[in-house]
This record gives sequence, structure tokens and C-alpha cells, in this order.
Amino acid sequence: MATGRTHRPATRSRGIPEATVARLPLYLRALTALSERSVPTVSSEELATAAGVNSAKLRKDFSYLGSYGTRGVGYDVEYLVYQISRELGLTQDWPVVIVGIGNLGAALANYGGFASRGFRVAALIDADPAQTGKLVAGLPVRHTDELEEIVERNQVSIGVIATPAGAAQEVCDRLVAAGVTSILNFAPTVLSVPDGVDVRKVDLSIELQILAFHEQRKAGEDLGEAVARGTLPKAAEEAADRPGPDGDVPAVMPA
Amino acid sequence: MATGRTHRPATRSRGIPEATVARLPLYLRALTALSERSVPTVSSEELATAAGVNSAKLRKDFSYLGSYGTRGVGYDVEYLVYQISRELGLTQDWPVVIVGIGNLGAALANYGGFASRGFRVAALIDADPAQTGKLVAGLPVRHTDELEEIVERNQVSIGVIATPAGAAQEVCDRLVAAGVTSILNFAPTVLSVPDGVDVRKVDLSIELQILAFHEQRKAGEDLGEAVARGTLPKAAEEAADRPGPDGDVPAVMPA
DNA sequence: CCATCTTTGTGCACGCGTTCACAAAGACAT
DNA sequence: ATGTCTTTGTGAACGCGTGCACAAAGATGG
Ligand SMILES: NC(=O)c1ccc[n+]([C@@H]2O[C@H](COP(=O)([O-])OP(=O)(O)OC[C@H]3O[C@@H](n4cnc5c(N)ncnc54)[C@H](O)[C@@H]3O)[C@@H](O)[C@H]2O)c1
Ligand SMILES: NC(=O)c1ccc[n+]([C@@H]2O[C@H](COP(=O)([O-])OP(=O)(O)OC[C@H]3O[C@@H](n4cnc5c(N)ncnc54)[C@H](O)[C@@H]3O)[C@@H](O)[C@H]2O)c1
Repeated sequence: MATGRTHRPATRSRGIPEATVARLPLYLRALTALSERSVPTVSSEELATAAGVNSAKLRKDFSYLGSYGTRGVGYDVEYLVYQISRELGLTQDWPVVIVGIGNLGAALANYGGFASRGFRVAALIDADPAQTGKLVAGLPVRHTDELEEIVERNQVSIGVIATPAGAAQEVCDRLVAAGVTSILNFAPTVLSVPDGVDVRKVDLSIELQILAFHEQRKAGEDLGEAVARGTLPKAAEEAADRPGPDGDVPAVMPA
Repeated sequence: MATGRTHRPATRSRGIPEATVARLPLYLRALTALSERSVPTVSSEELATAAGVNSAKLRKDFSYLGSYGTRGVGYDVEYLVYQISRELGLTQDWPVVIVGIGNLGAALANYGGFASRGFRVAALIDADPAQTGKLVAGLPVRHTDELEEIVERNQVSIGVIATPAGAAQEVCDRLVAAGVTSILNFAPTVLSVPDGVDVRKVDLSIELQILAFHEQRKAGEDLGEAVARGTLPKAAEEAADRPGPDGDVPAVMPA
């Protein structure tokens, strides 16, 4: 998963487990697709497949929201779409500001999936005076000086940070001081925020590193298994034997 | 967290828990920063703070890699950087292809954080003939027809998908068929892949929806508590009372 | 060499999340 | 009305992840 939430110490918000909340958008997406195809009802099995999860998990997830299914039939698609939307707070509009209109920020601003789910880009903000006033995705880029005013006037509670890492904490502090209580951070830094403020991060580099780990493991597996079976010549065996904690590796980094 | 991994049923790869693997890049980033400041050693407490985690968790994480610390002193920064890099497979170069060079794909191509950690953009691929040959981040965009050849020739095992959702599964299938075994998916779709292929997804929309959920909860909290204390007039009380499973809500979605 | 002090490494307990498996609910046919 | 068949909702068991708390390791100073 390309996301990691900040430590929210097992806060079951109104009885809905955090893990379930994270899956609701997935169900919603699958349900919306069914709704567009005018499918009236769907079974937990079908929906689970569409959402890429286990059907028992899906049923348990829905059970936290209440009993919205009909035994022998399944779930009413429209009704479920409404219930999940309501639970996620998508029946209202959420004004969002994006700070840092560079490569990534501009891509985010142009992203259609934003508006499609009740999120409205209230403003684009950048510190570079050369950017100020430029139109990105039809919106004028505003200068950082106006940040507080924009947040307050538009009642923005969700902020997206797409600045370089060095500027992220400062931007975060200003957003929070101005009233933002939820932050989506694309900069590769750990943000510290006061209690009551949620931070979620998206870090491409971390995702790739996790993939690399598994990739390496896959590559080493065949070799490793061969070693275990003793079907390799001695030399290859030693090469495959990863240096263990016994420390026969150089204490310097080769790069 | 903006990331979700696809169902890897508790595969403790070589005894390192998945949760630990996901944190290693975080530690590595903090350690690299210390290394650049020529800090020789660091305690679990300091490093944990820098990485935004609990110190006990960090120590336990490191214990899976072996005993690399010195009691009473802490961890040798350079040595730890090397060990984690090795564990994550970052001592080798990983060629990566990006498919779908639109707003997002171009931003990713321009992203510096790619190359800084052993990931090398081997090629940019797009289906639009108008894009073919255009330079993005100094690399020429190649046409989808060449996908298989590019992947095979460059021994690419990691692919990034930044196409529209509708094209993602097809692109995924082609990447996998050509030999890619790890995929980072930015398109809002569930990808189905054969066993042995890892998929991680980054979904901005899901992240925002999770934030919206908590945001809504925060907003409703004061009101909800007031209701519980019975300090609200009847009308407001009923308005605050969210419709329960008893179903006094319309079965249609208001939007 | 001994005492003291710092910090690691981990045993242990607890809670969350996942999954199995099944009873009961309800649709539908007869 | 009764029986059959499908599918939900959930009890219960299990495993993973987290965090506390502490013993042991080792550095440091006398
Ligand atoms: N581009 C990607 O694909 C990508 C991927 C993952 C993470 N990131 C991260 O996202 C962030 C942005 O990446 P990018 O490629 O768009 O960088 P960029 O340099 O293209 O854009 C950064 C923008 O932030 C603005 N900025 C700088 N300081 C600011 C401040 N204090 N207040 C407001 N705006 C400020 C700059 O003027 C610039 O327009 C970086 O932290 C990067 O590491 C980018
Ligand atoms: N832009 C964002 O911030 C953002 C955020 C989250 C998710 N996404 C998702 O990322 C994807 C890309 O977003 P975008 O804004 O860059 O869209 P875009 O339309 O700007 O770019 C899509 C690119 O993919 C190419 N393409 C289409 N079909 C292809 C195929 N079969 N093979 C190869 N290339 C193909 C198109 O030619 C185009 O260049 C979308 O699925 C979007 O939902 C984007």
C-alpha cells in the first residue's frame, strides 16, 4: 500500500475499525461502477471479487454500518452507495487546497478524480512569485502569503502538500494554524502535528523500496531453495549465502 | 496511509514481518539524513523520533535484521544504512518502466527521488502516437508497441502504471507477460495478477475519502457529545441523530 | 577491577484484524 | 403453508503487530 497513516492508536471511531474505513472507498468505487451499469443488487461474493477482497471480510465490514443486506438476495446497490457515501462524509462538499504547484501539484490539480467524489479544489498555492496568477487546471495559482486568508475564507479543512520536503513542515504548520485538520502529504518527510490533526502520506519512493524488497526475495528464492537442497556447486552456494549477523560484511556502504 | 498492498497472506519473507519491511525505508531516509550530517551513531530513541515511530518498535524491527546496535551507545549510522539498503535490495539497480505519460506519468518521470535510491527509469511508454518520441525528463517517450521488447531487453522487473483506469488491466497483463513481477499502480482499479506478482497501489481518491471520514467524525463529535449529555434542544437533537440501521432514510442517493 | 549509567534486545500480554464456518433469515416455488 | 435454496450476519479461533517493562550488555569513569 502506498499509504501509511500516522499513529492513531487504535481509535475505533464510532465502532468502525480503521481497516474497514480504509476499504469503504474501495467498495464505493465498485458499487458506483455497478450502479452505472444499472445493476440493482449484488451479492457479497460478487462485490468482494470486484473490490479485490474476501467476501467474509466485506460482510463483516458492512455489518459495522448496520444490516443493509437481504439474505438470499444480496445488497441493494443504490442504497449501499448512499450509506457508504454518508458514512464517509461524501454527501457534503470538501474544499481542498493544494500547496506546491510543481510537477506533482499540477498533476493533482488536473486530476479529475478529485471533483468526482465531493472534493473541490478551493485554491492552488505556491511560494514562487513567478507562478502566481498562472492558470493551472483553470485555477489561478495564489501566493503563499494568502494561505491563511484562503483557508479561513473557504473553511478549508483538508490540505494537500506537494512542496519539496524542506518546506513541508513549515507549510503544514501554517495550514494547521489556519484551521486545516486533515493533511495529505506527498513530500518525503515526517510531519509533526498537534493532536486532532490527521496526516496521511503518499510516498512513491517507499512503495518502490517495498517492491524492491520482495523482488529481491523472489530472485534469491530459487537460488536459496537450491542451496537448501544442496543442488548447487560450492562456489555458487557461498555466493548465495547472504552475510548473516555474524558480521562478515564490510561496515561501509558501497555507493 | 496512502498505500494498500494486495493480499499477501501474511507471508513473512525470511522472518521479516511485512509491517517491518514497510518501515525500513522510513528508517533509511532518517539515517541518510544523519549520515549527510556526519552523525556517527544514533540511539533508538533519537532515530525513532526522526522516523516518527515508537522506539521499542524500531528496536524490534532492527532485531529482525540482526543485532547491529551497541548497548549503552546506539547504532552506527553508516553500518545501519548499509544493512538496511542491502536488506531492501537497494545495493543493486532496479530498472523501472513508467506506462502512461500523462499529467501524472510525466510528474513521476521528472521526480528526482526515483534515481536517488537505486531506481532507474529505463523507459517511458505511452499509447498515444502523438506523444511518441517526445522528450520527457530527458527521455524519449516510446510507443506501447515496443513495451514487450523494452521490458525484455532491459530486464525490467518493476513497472509503474499511470494510465487511465480503463487501460490499466490490459497494460498490467502485458507487463506481466513480458516479465514484470512488481507493479506500482496509480490507476483507480483493482488489478488481477497471477501468483508471484506483487501489486501495490497508490490511490489519491481513497486517501482523501479516509481523511473525509475522520474529518466528518471530528465535526460531529462536539454535537454528538452534546446530545449524549442532553444539553441540546429537541430539534437539534433529532438533526444530530444520524439515521440508524432502522432505515428511516431514503433509499436513493442525493447526488 | 569494580561500580555506575546508558541503551539495547526481547519476553510477554494485549488488542486489532482476518478468516472460517454455520445458524438463521428471507426469497421463491410448489 | 411448507419446504428448499441462497446468502447474510456473526461467534469464535487464530495470528500478527504493538508497546510495556526489564534483564543483560557494554561503555565509561574512578
Ligand atoms: N513528482 C513526483 O512524482 C513525486 C512523487 C513522489 C513524491 N514527490 C514529492 O512531492 C513534492 C513535489 O514534487 P514535484 O516534483 O512537484 O516538485 P517541484 O519542484 O516540481 O514542485 C515543488 C513546488 O513547490 C513550490 N514550493 C516550494 N516551497 C514552497 C513553500 N514553502 N510554499 C509553497 N510552495 C512551495 C515550488 O515553487 C514548486 O512549484 C516533493 O516533495 C517530492 O519529493 C513527487
Ligand atoms: N493526476 C493525478 O494526480 C492522479 C492522481 C491519482 C490517480 N491518478 C490516476 O493516474 C492515471 C493517470 O492520470 P493522469 O492525470 O496522468 O491522466 P492523463 O490522461 O493525463 O494521462 C494518461 C496517459 O496514459 C496514456 N494511455 C492511455 N491508454 C494507454 C495504454 N493502453 N497504454 C499506454 N498508455 C496509455 C494516455 O495517452 C495518456 O498520456 C489515471 O488512472 C488517474 O486516475 C492520477
